[in-house]
Amino acid sequence: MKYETRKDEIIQTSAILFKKKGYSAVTMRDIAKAMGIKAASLYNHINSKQEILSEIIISLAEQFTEQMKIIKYSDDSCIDKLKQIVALHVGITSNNQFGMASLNSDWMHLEAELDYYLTLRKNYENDLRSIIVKGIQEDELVDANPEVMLFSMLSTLRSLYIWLPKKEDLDIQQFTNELSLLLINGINK
Amino acid sequence: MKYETRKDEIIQTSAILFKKKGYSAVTMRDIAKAMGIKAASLYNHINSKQEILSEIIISLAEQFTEQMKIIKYSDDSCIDKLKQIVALHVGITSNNQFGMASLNSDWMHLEAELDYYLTLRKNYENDLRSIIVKGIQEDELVDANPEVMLFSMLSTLRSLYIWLPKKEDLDIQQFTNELSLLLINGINK
DNA sequence: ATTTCAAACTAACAATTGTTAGTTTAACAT
DNA sequence: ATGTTAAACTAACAATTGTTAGTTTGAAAT
Repeated sequence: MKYETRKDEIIQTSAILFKKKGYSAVTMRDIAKAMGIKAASLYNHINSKQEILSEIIISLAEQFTEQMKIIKYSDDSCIDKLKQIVALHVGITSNNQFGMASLNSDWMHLEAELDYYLTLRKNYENDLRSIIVKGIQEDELVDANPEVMLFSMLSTLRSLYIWLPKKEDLDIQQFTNELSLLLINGINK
Repeated sequence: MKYETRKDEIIQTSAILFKKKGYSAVTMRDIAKAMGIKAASLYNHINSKQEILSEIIISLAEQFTEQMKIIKYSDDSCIDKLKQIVALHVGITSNNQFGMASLNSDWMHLEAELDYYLTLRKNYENDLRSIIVKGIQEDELVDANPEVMLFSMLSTLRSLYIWLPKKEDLDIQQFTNELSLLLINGINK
């Protein structure tokens, strides 16, 4: 079976539509049509349009939070931690290309869970910042502005959902390595 | 005077709202309220909601196209061209923080001008790719996957609109240099 | 004083929105 | 056969959407 439950099917179908046009531009009738049913029938499985968005975003945000916890408490070097973070983003994104679009573009349409999401995101950024700052202190990383490093790295990782799908025939493991090397060593010869 | 024309004021006000909630979630009444007038009054100055979005996005896309033309036909080194492209993005973004949000997130809601926009974007990407490939050929850049370099660099540059506004007290010139160095040399010591 | 005109207004429209209520269908267990 | 249940349906709702038509305002030009 492709989906665990009918609700799960609704969520995944919605994520596909949300990626194309954004949460606000997708109607319940759009979602229903994509599933071959009527809009009212969706409400046998979900409570609101909002709930669909929350399920997509929060479950992904929690996956990142969970994995970050493991990485930050490991005793690997900072460079190794950063490599693991690259792998984390590539991994989650390649398995959730559509959901990641909502996470990145439609989080502001969360309502009840907006504060929770923002907290998770803030904590994640702080954890990544700490790893970078420690890397500079311990002479693993170049002594540049950590905010710029944080911004550049996160921008690339957060945009993966746009690019990974375009490179269908991609070896994920190899791509992860290439991207890690690039972020760490730059493009200069 | 802060605005050239009333139409210009509508466009810039709309861009602020579009950045917060996205094009689809902003209503003509929202825009009108932000200007202290009624929704119907907007139509004395603009023809449709669509038109507002087009004006925001297309003018920016054309600025990028125009400047890229100058850069690509110069006889600077590839590294220098890439530095100029970083400066181009930082420059346009710092002057158009709100419009850049629409360019990056709401281009799919263009209708009549969608094809034109996609052509401009494709050409821009191709120009940047050519610079990178030439840089590799001429041993200026490391011999890595040019697609990954293109993706990483563009992701960072396209996300500037999210980050620049958070660093209000930022020296633009210095930031441009830091970012160039980072993208070129990486974070490794 | 009168005319002109940009730019606001009120009122309304047809379509679309998320959602609810109540009903039907059809597969399964008793 | 009967009852149960998940999951679909039809019909409708109140609110909101972008937009239009026609009118009023008020300052500048004549």
